[in-house]
Amino acid sequence: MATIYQVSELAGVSLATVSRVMNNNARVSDKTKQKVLKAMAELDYRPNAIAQSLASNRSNSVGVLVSELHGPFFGMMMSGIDLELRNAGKHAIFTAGHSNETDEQDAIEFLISRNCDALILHVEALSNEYLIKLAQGNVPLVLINRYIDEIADQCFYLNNEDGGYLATKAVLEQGHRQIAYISGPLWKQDARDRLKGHQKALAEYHLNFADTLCYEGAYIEQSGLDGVTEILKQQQPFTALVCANDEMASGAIEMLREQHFTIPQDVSVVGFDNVNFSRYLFPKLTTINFPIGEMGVMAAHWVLRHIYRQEQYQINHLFMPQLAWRDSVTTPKSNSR
Amino acid sequence: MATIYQVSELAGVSLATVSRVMNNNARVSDKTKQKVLKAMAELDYRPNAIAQSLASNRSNSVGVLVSELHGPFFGMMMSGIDLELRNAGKHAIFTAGHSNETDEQDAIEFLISRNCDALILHVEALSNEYLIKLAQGNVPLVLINRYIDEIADQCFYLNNEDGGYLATKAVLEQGHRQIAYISGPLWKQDARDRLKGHQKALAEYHLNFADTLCYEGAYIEQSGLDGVTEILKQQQPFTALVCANDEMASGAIEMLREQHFTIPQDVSVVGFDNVNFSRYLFPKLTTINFPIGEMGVMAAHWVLRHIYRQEQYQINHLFMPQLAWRDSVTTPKSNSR
DNA sequence: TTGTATGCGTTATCAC
DNA sequence: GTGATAACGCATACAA
Repeated sequence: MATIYQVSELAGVSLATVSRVMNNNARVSDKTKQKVLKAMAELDYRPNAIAQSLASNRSNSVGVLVSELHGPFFGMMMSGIDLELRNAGKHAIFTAGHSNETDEQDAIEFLISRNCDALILHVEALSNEYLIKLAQGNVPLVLINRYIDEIADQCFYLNNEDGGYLATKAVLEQGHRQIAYISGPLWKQDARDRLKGHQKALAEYHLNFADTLCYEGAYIEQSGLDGVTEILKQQQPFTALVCANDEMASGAIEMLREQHFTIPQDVSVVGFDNVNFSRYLFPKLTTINFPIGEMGVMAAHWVLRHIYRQEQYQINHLFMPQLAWRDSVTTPKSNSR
Repeated sequence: MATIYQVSELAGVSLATVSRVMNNNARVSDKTKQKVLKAMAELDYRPNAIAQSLASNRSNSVGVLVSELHGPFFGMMMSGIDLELRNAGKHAIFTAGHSNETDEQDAIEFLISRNCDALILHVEALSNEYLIKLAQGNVPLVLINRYIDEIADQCFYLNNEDGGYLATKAVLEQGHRQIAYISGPLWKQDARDRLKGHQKALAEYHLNFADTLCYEGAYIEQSGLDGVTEILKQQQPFTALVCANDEMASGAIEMLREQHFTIPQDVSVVGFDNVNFSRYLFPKLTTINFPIGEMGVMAAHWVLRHIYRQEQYQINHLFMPQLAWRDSVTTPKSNSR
């Protein structure tokens, strides 16, 4: 692999000059510029990004932490970030935090040790305190799907309460009045917010929230199966089921079908997130769209604007959920119009 | 950020000694070692991976190229690689090639410029010649889902012909004799191999392969819809449909249902790949398992063994497809036993 | 066992 | 406009 030194030798100029034409930041006469470019081409020269980074203290790369490298959710996020950064001549370095504190912390340290110019983090386990302290350090960061008051300008988040509200309202408007709910784990803020939105929608229709029609799951498919089983045990009839994410909705549909309910004729089902597979479900799942890809794009824009000084990007922090109408919701039998 | 120099100062030793305790490769007296460790802790010292890489010409990171950062297929691959490397104290750097030559080449150059110790590539557009030439360069590489004779020892691949054979045999064994096939794009080797396996299975049952029952798709869902439409036009009856991947199978099921066929009673359907969503389909899709996660793991093992000299790993290059029995296949009506 | 000195491939600050 | 030369933070051959 050719170095800048060999290029300078072949071109008959100094290191500094070669560096100048590479970075195109200082004035170089057209003649020497051509000589250098020719030498670079001849030697098939590629700058060593590591050395550049060490010398300039900038790496042109931004570190990204997601919970998992697989899964439709993070896939969209990574793709969005990658696309935007690449278009701007920057690069993303992805790591996984696996929703646990140790891995998340390790991943962040790795990213920092690689001289990332900025960090885009989707963290679940790390505390607010840790993140606030980190944000005060040398490396700029933004948070996706998390809101921390102290660093609000670096947060990108969804209005989960609105989402929960929209989901439940969708079935209310179809005439449903007996509505079951499978929640996410309530230690998570987004699960609490979604539930709150659900309750708000019920209240608007003067309906009471019934504990017997609510199950706290873990955002995994099995919770859908368990939730339906548990709720059915209560012997309290319901014509619609709202789930706090699509995985649980999928499990719920499976169990409902097993119990000889037809979807949506016997029970309407709504999910949340609009992950990739939701349109493969049968019936195609009505759900709430979580614009995670756009949030990734926006986080990338923030970095481009604030770190790489590309002022053309407009930033907004709050994202709105939207209902994705598909086939898993209809009017209740007893109340069809 | 503290440097090795400040640590050496605080500990009252030389740079070299600090470096030694970090790398744990030369003998250091326990006493000085403790002093150094204490100083490191006190300064909250983190080694600068960039500087390490420049000085040692090793980065402890391996570059990974996938076609897309999203999608269930590559997600599993990335996760597998990440897990194995992380366990060994190495790291993966992921980039996307988007199935086109320019992006794939750019991505590879990026990875090389980052001093990756090795490359794990899932390429689609780059030519054999390019890859062979690349393999002769300084940075070791392995190929996933591709076989090139000249560098066979660096290739990890599935027996696609066997897979195609298994898929078709599955319906043959159920008694089907009129079998339609939706192929992948035949310029791709794997699509050709899968078709070949299909034909082999037919031949074993003394059945002729009929062009009228075969459609060449593009490995996308729409091809499933189009394929079914096209084949139905031929007015040639069939009781089973084998698709060269799951996306197309999903599209096919959708169109079949739209045309009032019940799956699997009227038409049995088989997919290929066993991507994540195949078990969310209704009915749950019978398909051929493509062990992409394991292939990623194996590629990581190859790198660990050959580049990082961890001899404990056993390597094998050829992966066998397996039938994943689910609900989309049954015996044909006309021939139920 | 420990320290000194040099180099890794750049960038950047000086001079000229 | 161009060329020396000193960083950047660390690894390592060689001395001691």
